[in-house]
Amino acid sequence: MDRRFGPGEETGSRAERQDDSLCQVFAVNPEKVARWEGKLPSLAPVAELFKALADETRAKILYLLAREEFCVCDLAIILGTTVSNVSHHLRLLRAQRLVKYRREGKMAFYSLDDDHVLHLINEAFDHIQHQNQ
Amino acid sequence: MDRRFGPGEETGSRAERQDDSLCQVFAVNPEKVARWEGKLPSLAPVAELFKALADETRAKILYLLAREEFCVCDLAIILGTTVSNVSHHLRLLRAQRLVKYRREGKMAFYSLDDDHVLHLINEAFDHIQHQNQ
DNA sequence: ACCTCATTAAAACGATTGCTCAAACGTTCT
DNA sequence: AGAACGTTTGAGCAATCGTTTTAATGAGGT
Repeated sequence: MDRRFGPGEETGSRAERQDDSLCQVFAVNPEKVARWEGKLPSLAPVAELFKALADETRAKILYLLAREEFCVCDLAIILGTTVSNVSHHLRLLRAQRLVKYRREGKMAFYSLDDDHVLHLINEAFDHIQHQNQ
Repeated sequence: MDRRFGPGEETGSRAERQDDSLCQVFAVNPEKVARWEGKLPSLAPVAELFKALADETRAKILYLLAREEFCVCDLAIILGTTVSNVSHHLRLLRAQRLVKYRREGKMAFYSLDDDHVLHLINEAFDHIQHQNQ
């Protein structure tokens, strides 16, 4: 149903309409569209990385881990939630290589994996400050 | 400084247990916990900003708008989705002050609001490249 | 006044997310 | 061996999100 571009490469913009397509299928600025269509890189990994940062609990975890290392239990207390919940979030952050952990006996001490995250959070802060003035 | 609390030195930690609460209520490293408890800044705005970036469609929109301005219709074609969908996402991005728009007759041309976003996306790219090596 | 079309808003649906509960796992004791 | 403890995992549920559908707004053109 929703056929993207017309069959014949839409020389003029919406001049040649056919069958039952909607008007919005035709470009307003065809050459600009043609320049980009199909040339977009996959931004899925970027989106997934941001998804890992897009939660206040996880943001707080990263904020804390940026300063010292913590075990799961202490994170749960500071954040006022359950150990299970923290562990779930840590798993997600681990999957995105944002945090790493070190085992010592039965305990697991988490810390930031690298400093990229810090930059990201700081830039986010900058943006928010900039938008509140 | 970084004293690794050995197993024997839980002076104040779970000593003060009352009734029959769960073990997870008591800190493993109480002084570290006390140092942070209640002192965490609200990271909700940060999380919300990242939420706006945490979607591939929106990431692509920002990627495109970082290079030239587009009207809603053309964005929809390039992204292979509907105008309504794009408009929906643009509204969200607008709420986070990530994009701005300019009306010209009946059309609306969108562009990035500032360069913070660009930095954020670029840093995200860096992190992903760094993690794939 | 009409009509057309780009854009926005509203409602409704399926998919995903965050949290809690309960159980399982691995380690360190007795 | 057993128990105790920190951590991890999976199921279930409510809430949120992304998308589509449909209707509404608003700005030209005739």
